[in-house]
Amino acid sequence: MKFSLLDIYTVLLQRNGNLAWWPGETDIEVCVGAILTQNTSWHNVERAISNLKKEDLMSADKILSVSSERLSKLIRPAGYFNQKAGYLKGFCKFLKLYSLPKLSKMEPCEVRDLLLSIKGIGPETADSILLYALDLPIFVIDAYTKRILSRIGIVSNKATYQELQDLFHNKLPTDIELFNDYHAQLVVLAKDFCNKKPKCSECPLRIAGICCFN
DNA sequence: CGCCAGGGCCTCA
DNA sequence: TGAGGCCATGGC
Repeated sequence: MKFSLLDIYTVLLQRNGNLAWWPGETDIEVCVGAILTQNTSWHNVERAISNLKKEDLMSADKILSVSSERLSKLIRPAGYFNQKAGYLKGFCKFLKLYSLPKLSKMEPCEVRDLLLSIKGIGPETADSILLYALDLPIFVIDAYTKRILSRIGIVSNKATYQELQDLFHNKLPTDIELFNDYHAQLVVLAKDFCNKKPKCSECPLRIAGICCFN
């Protein structure tokens, strides 16, 4: 590999500055957002979160106290609302056993396995919760990460979630702030340049000589 | 109108 | 274990 993951990060950081990411006022709001944003644009998630907060429902107990029908209706803008209502209920039920403060003091791998055992919490959602709500040093992989790294040529387009995550964990220092901002930088790059139809000619990674896709 | 967006589950081989 | 169908809204 000609360029390291830190080289890439340096270019992105210089462009955007530190992004101090994940819009969410509270830890539970981060978790709810992580579930609602599955395959969904953040703009639609914001409407759903806004509906929940308007009804003063942004807590595990309150989400459990309303009917699934009402919850579905409130999160409707986020899409897949019937599925996601069930996912939210399941996650909140889990929080009755393990509170967020308690989880943040446990071993990251242990918490990850617990989260993955919840229906509707897959690798990306679990890792988003681990990093952005629990402040545990786990790197979040998403479709953007995979697209960017495969276009650069660092991984194949068939790379698995684990392969990508191992790469970041092995090549980067274990640093929560770095993991947090790096993922944010990749999301911004993907939205601004590395979309389905990439704008390679203006891409900062191409200008820096790191990416030669297209 | 079609495509896409910060996935994950179920089924079936 | 991996490929394919399914879930659904809103922006462009």
